[in-house]
Amino acid sequence: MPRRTSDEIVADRLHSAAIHLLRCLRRQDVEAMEIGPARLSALSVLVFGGPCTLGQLAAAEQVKPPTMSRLVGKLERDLLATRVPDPADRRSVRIAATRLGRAVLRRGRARRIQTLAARLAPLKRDELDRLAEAAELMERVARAP
Amino acid sequence: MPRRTSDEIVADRLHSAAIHLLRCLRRQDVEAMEIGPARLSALSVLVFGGPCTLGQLAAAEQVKPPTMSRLVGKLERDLLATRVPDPADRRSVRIAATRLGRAVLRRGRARRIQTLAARLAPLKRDELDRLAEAAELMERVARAP
DNA sequence: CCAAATTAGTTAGCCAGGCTAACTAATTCA
DNA sequence: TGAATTAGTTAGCCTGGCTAACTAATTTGG
Repeated sequence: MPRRTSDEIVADRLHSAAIHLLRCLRRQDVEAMEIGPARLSALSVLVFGGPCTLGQLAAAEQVKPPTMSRLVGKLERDLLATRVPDPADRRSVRIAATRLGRAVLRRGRARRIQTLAARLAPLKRDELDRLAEAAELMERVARAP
Repeated sequence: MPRRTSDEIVADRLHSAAIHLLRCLRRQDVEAMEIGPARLSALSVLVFGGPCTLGQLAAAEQVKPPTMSRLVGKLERDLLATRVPDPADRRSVRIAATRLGRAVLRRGRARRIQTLAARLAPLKRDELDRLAEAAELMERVARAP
């Protein structure tokens, strides 16, 4: 049982860093207030992964169905996504991004780049690479069984 | 201006990874529901940094004073921290962790380790190191001007 | 073949944790 | 000393998590 202390330290720092990074990003990102982070993330799943059912979307975003139902409700209200009952299994709902949704996602990404560019720019090339690798690791850790 | 595309890709992945990691951690961490993440984080500033004013605490946690005021209110209600008006400048309030607060923080950390250990354990040593470095970078990026 | 069990989504209601605007009280400064 | 500033609080709003309980559709088994 080596590494117990390292695991603890890394866990703590990573947790803290993630909190602070997201707080900082959200402040600036949502400042331009077109769409909140949860909706932005769900929308990007729809845009890059294509249409899917509500359940699949909830699973992809790792939230419970009621939460996703409400998020999709707001996307729909803002004309960023559509709900279409699945003709094959009429319990299901197919959810798809609208043209506007794709446009808003593009704008959101563009804006996020602007605000993040200034922050990532001072990093050295290899630091940036490390962050990219770390992102992949974090995703893996988050999605582990 | 090279690297524009890299910055964008890294920003996006990092954002997404941070969201998913925190969601996963919070689910398991708050499951044992002793204290929420924002309060845990503020409490740890008090424990490791010592007592400070509300304003300083808000700045350290990168939130606005009203937000911190409410968080401290809950910490106080749960007997995890105390508010003591500063005798020197009676507009200010000194906030300190209680003995119970320190104990709860220890328990919270211990629990987080348990749940995270299983997730970090499969990582190779150098992957863990990379995460540690990345955490530091993220903190720097989050706190940049 | 129909009744029971299962599955997909929704609704209602709770909570945490962000924010701004507007206020009080204390201090500083002209 | 009176005005401006500063620290914190209060009120009210929003997003985004959850569970419990419901409806409607489908599957399953007697």
